[in-house]
Amino acid sequence: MRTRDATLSNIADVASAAGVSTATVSRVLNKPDSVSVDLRKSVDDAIVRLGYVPHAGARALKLRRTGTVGAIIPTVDNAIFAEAIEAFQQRLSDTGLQLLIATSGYDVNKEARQAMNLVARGADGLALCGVSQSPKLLQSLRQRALPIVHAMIYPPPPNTVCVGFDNARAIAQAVRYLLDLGHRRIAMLAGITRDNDRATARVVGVRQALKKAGLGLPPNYLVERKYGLAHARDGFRVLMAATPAPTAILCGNDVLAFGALLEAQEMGINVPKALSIVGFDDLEMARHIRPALTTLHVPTEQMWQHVADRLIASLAQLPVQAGTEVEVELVVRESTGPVLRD
Amino acid sequence: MRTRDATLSNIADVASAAGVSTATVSRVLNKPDSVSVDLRKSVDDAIVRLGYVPHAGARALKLRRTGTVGAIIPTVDNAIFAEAIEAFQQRLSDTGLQLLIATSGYDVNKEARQAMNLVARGADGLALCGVSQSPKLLQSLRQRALPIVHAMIYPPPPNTVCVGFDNARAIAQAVRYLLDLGHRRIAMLAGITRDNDRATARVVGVRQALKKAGLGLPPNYLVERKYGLAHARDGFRVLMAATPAPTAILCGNDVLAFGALLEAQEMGINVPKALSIVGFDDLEMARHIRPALTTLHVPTEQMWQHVADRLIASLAQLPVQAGTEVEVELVVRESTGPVLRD
DNA sequence: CGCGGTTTTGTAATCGATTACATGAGGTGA
DNA sequence: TCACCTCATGTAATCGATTACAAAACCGCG
Repeated sequence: MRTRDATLSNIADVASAAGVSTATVSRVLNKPDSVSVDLRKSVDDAIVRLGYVPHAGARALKLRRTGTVGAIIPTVDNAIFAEAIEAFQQRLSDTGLQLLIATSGYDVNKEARQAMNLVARGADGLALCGVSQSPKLLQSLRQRALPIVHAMIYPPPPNTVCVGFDNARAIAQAVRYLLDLGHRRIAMLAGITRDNDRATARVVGVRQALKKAGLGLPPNYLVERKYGLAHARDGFRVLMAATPAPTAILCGNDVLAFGALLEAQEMGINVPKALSIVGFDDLEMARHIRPALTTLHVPTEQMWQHVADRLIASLAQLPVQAGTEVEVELVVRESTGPVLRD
Repeated sequence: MRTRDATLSNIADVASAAGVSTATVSRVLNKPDSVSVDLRKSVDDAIVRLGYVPHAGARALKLRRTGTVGAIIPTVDNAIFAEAIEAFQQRLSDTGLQLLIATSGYDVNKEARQAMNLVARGADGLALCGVSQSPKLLQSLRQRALPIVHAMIYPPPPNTVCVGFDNARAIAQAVRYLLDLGHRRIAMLAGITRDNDRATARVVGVRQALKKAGLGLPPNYLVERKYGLAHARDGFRVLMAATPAPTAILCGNDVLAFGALLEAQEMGINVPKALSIVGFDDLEMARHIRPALTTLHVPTEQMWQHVADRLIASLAQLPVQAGTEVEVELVVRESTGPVLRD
């Protein structure tokens, strides 16, 4: 019986197969120009013949770096993060960096565990969402002087590198827009705010903007729901059961808005005539669904490219500015309109 | 200026801080019961004090395994794979395994590179989508005797472990259903078939089922489009421009079907009265969109749990059956109906 | 107190790749 | 021909964690 190990070859095997030293094999792999053409050829042959693949662990051990960066996102099961990963990975791979992804499930403790896991695996840098990580984690990371970039948030707290936008200010645009349309009964279908500074800031932003107009966000005008169409529809029904019913609903993200839109359709509520709905994120579906969703456009691709660029710069020991702001703009489509006079 | 390395501690640092040998530290980490209570305590203290994190690369080097499995998916920017990853990762983490994800962008060469990358990083096993990998890659993997499970496909080719379903047979159900409703002008909006055995099998399945009914799939009744609503709408318009126009359209996946549904709405085509549309995957949106989408339900979560289970079994050197089939069922909703007599 | 047995702890070799340094081959000019 | 320089190649130490084996500590009992 052949054992598994019997089929694995290392650099010494390649070296003896090619009749050279391990140093030469290593050089062929890492700086081919420093090896004569014929030796290089026979080494390359041996590599192919033996199916040699360098052991990344051994390499990491010697080099003290891995060419890998980690990203911790809440979940991949959410279009906005899927887009994010795609853009982030793309940009990293342009520089020959590999991405390790881990998910936190919106749980700070799991986030901390996963982050340390990536660190143990040798991530040379880390991208995190928001800044509400566990203090212990942040301290550990600081202790190791590991390059960190926080995405989706701005402005940065002290000693922190952030790429993102001010969630409160962003959503305030939407509130002002609704106020200008004459809406006064404005409710919010928020994402879960616990352990999530972005969702929290969006609620705060709505509250502040309403307050400036002399309005409030009473408890029956605020509902939190998990990401997902069924949850969103449920939350929407709860909000619409308030008396008086709202004439406009701000949603913490586009998926909640889609659910609201679909449930409104089901309940025979005319959007935008009887009710205005605003989303946040501007997913692809937003411009395709009917009525097309008025929403806050987040430049996800651009933002995550910046995150990648900041990390790449940190890894190269270049100075990195603490904050990079990207612009979030209101995109008015068909799901919002003037308030109906009753 | 403090250097980065100065802050990193290794097992020897912990050992001397705790006044024990490195062996004892290692034992505290790996089999705590074999160490006396007081030593264990002082080692744990030292670990916390120094912020020690074991070097996974060094560990992998010695142990010749990493507790990591890799998955290569075409893209994460596609709800079906997002769900897949979520389920897969969940099941793996129950066994203490970590998931490494890489994406191929539906390109066999990139897939091969990414796979070898994961192998180099020490993946103990690999999950791949479909069986149309590059022969070179499959040979390399076989040479290393690395546990591999192919997902989303069935039956398995020789010497291959698969978990999935027969794509051709699955979609044939939908064809028969449309035929039973009286449809004869049946078209297909397929995903890109190049390098994608699942997409290809779905087209083949449609063709075969139509042939059995004495029908064909003429060139102007078959359009391939990339994943994405805009692409889907475009493909839909092309299909509907055929003369005579189809009375039913089978879509290679749900996103294509959503695009078709939305474009039909835009064009004022009544679904299902004037046109029936069928999807494939049964994404969450399928049951929420109006008209709700008739589609083939794929038990993604269950399938990927099986993939994880097969891999876990392989890693434990247990015998693994070559094939595991999951059931794909037609879910009839509102987007299909009897053909309109004209 | 000392013997045999059990449990806890330490010593040192090992995994695979990299690279500083040593060595050797080849070329050039006097 | 020899001294010297350059460039290609080899030798061997190193990174950090694990573990076989050795050594030591401890226990109970005669």
